[in-house]
Amino acid sequence: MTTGMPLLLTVEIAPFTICAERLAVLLVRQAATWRLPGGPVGCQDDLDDAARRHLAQQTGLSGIYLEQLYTFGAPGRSSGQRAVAVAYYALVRAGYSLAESVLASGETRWVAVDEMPHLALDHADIVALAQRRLAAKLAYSTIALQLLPEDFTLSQLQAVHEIILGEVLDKRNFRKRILALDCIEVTGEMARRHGHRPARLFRAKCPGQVDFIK
Amino acid sequence: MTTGMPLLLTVEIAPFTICAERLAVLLVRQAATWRLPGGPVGCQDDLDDAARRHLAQQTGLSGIYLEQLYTFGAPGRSSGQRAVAVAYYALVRAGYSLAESVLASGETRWVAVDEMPHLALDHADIVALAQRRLAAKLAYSTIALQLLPEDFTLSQLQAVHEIILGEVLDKRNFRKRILALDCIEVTGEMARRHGHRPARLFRAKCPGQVDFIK
DNA sequence: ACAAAAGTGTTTTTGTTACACCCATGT
DNA sequence: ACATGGGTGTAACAAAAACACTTTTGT
Repeated sequence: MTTGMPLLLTVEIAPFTICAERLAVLLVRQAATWRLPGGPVGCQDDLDDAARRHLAQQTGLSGIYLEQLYTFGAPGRSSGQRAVAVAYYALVRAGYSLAESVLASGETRWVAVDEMPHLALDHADIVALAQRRLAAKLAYSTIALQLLPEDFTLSQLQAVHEIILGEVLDKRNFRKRILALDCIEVTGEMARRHGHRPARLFRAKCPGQVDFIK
Repeated sequence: MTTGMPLLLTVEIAPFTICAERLAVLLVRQAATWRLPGGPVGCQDDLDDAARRHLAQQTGLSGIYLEQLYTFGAPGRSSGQRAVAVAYYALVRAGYSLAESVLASGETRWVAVDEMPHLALDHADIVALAQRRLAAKLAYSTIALQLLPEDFTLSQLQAVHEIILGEVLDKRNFRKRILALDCIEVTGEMARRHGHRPARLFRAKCPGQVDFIK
């Protein structure tokens, strides 16, 4: 085994949320270009910890779902020093408020995935890959619950699926399928939004946990 | 962005094959312990290229299916210098003959996954994760074809599935399902093994390519 | 009263599972 | 002739898809 080499290892995180009925990713501006939050992996950092640390420092996000995605290491991906990036994606519950201090600067903002500006390096590839992974996971896990607040309605959950999949789903079939999974339960509370019948609120039986199904 | 840091990046590859009706992984011996082939990522290497290079150098394997699996970076995973490993798995077609020079040394051998010795570092985790990924991929891709020679019988393909899944499958249902995928075709040739009716040989319509199905 | 979203079952279609016998060859 | 694996179809069942109307609230 040889000794160290001049190679930079970074983590880059694509944080997703549902915002204004669309899937959005959180970008930070650096100099003139937009990029994903992230940065170098410290010498004593676990990779996941490094990702959480940079995410918290650059965006204030913490305590959210985070999953390793893929490691990008093409020699040409960064100009200058050779950099290898361990890419992650993260899920932020709808309605999560970023700290004023973070948003006010204008250096950090949610951008709908179909309206993204040009991103630094290969960050657009990371977002595209994460989006595909997320869509695939809807079919065999309870991951969508990570994009909703603790209490939510079935219509909200259906909307999350529809937005990510980009197609409309049948309400009755959707509800039947979700309830059969036995991963959510009624709270007894009602969501009273205006102008129509109130909806029952549900919550995850195992919040914070993403289960595989079937 | 900071400059380089004393952090070692390696690739580690779990090469699988079907050997004597079992799933086996290729191990190399280093000092007193067995480990997966792999080694440091050079400064100009693409990650995939680094994996292929180490694999070729240490085992003689080349031109085989290779897929990135996961990146392992817990600070305690290596003693001494901090090392981050980009893990891969590779698939070697049954019957592939390793070069005499490689095998003769006794430093390199196929080991059934359920009879593995203690492995260096977290290499046992890599093998376990790769094995799960491989089993999962059988359900939604044509990946099993990468473990068979160019021409093969349906019984051989079924055996690959059964060995990886660890369960027996119904012959008629299996054949129906596989043929419905329309990813293999008859060659017209027959496999004449001894003592029974010859089997039709098939080959992949897109050899070397792993398609997603359904 | 009306607009707007919530809630609710049945039928049809599709895919999956279970299952047993004859065939072609080598010995 | 027998042993060995190769090859084949159908019926039962389960899962997924299609489909429309009533309910409850706010205005």
